[in-house]
Amino acid sequence: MKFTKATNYALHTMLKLFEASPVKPIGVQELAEMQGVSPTYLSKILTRLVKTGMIESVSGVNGGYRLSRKKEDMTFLDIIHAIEGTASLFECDFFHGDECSIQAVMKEAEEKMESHLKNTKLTDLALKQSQA
Amino acid sequence: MKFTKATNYALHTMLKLFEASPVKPIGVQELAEMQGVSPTYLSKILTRLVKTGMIESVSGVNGGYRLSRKKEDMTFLDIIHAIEGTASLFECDFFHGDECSIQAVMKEAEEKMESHLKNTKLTDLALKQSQA
DNA sequence: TCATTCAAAGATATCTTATGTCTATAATAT
DNA sequence: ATATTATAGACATAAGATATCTTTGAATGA
Ligand code: SF4
Ligand code: SF4
Repeated sequence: MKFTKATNYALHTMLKLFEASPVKPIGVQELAEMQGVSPTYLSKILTRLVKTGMIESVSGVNGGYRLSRKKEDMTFLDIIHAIEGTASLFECDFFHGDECSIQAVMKEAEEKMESHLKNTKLTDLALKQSQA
Repeated sequence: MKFTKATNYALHTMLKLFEASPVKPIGVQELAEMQGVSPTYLSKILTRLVKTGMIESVSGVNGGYRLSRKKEDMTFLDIIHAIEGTASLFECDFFHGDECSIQAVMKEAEEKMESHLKNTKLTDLALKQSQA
């Protein structure tokens, strides 16, 4: 029960892209070096972000990744869901009726976490850093 | 990023023990059958609950497990921590200074979830079921 | 005392997931 | 054309989850 390293990579990359130029893409080479991870692996992770429309990829010379221009309001939850999937943290093999109270408690707890992640956007983070 | 099955087993066992007699222990055989899991494996899980003092084990004939009498206020978080450990869900290989905003957001989110799990006790759950 | 019934603990096995690497392919700028 | 870059898929390795088996030790009750 831990967040994946892939999520960590995704978050750091997103923050970097957010702070960088919105037009000139950054190569995966640079992004990977920054985080001490192999470019091919990071690329694999970023592809998932591309598929969910959070970032854009540019092939060819001077290519790389940049934020998707359409979405200014990307939340932590968006990023995490793109990497970890959207399945519930507490899945039962069998579902034993509607009024299962154990499941109810667990899902409520999960929702508390998700709610906070949904309410925190990359923008908030950048703001926080400029204050410090 | 999912809760372990062991956590599921632990929660169900705790609820069962909570509803059962506080003196007469229930054998792991019965508890395991109830959940469709092997007795030896469940035993291994329950041992962790014993070590944290949440339940008591009784060896010998008519032995088994029963709730610890000392703790009437066991929370979901207690149980989960006993099984999954208490480490943060978002661990970085290296810690990059105090004012890391990414980590701050993640830990805050985690705390929201933990807070809810800490505020929900087995008692609450039993109450809920008697109402239904 | 002694056999029976249990949990505890350790060694081992299997399966799944995470974490990558390698190679081939497609797209793009110069 | 050629160099550069992302994409995709196959493959490899390591770690963790999920057990099983066997031995040990504790408690009971006959
Ligand atoms: S938590 Fe509820 S639905 Fe899930 S296995 Fe337990 S009883 Fe069934
Ligand atoms: S989240 Fe913060 S502490 Fe963790 S790796 Fe990133 S910068 Fe470092």
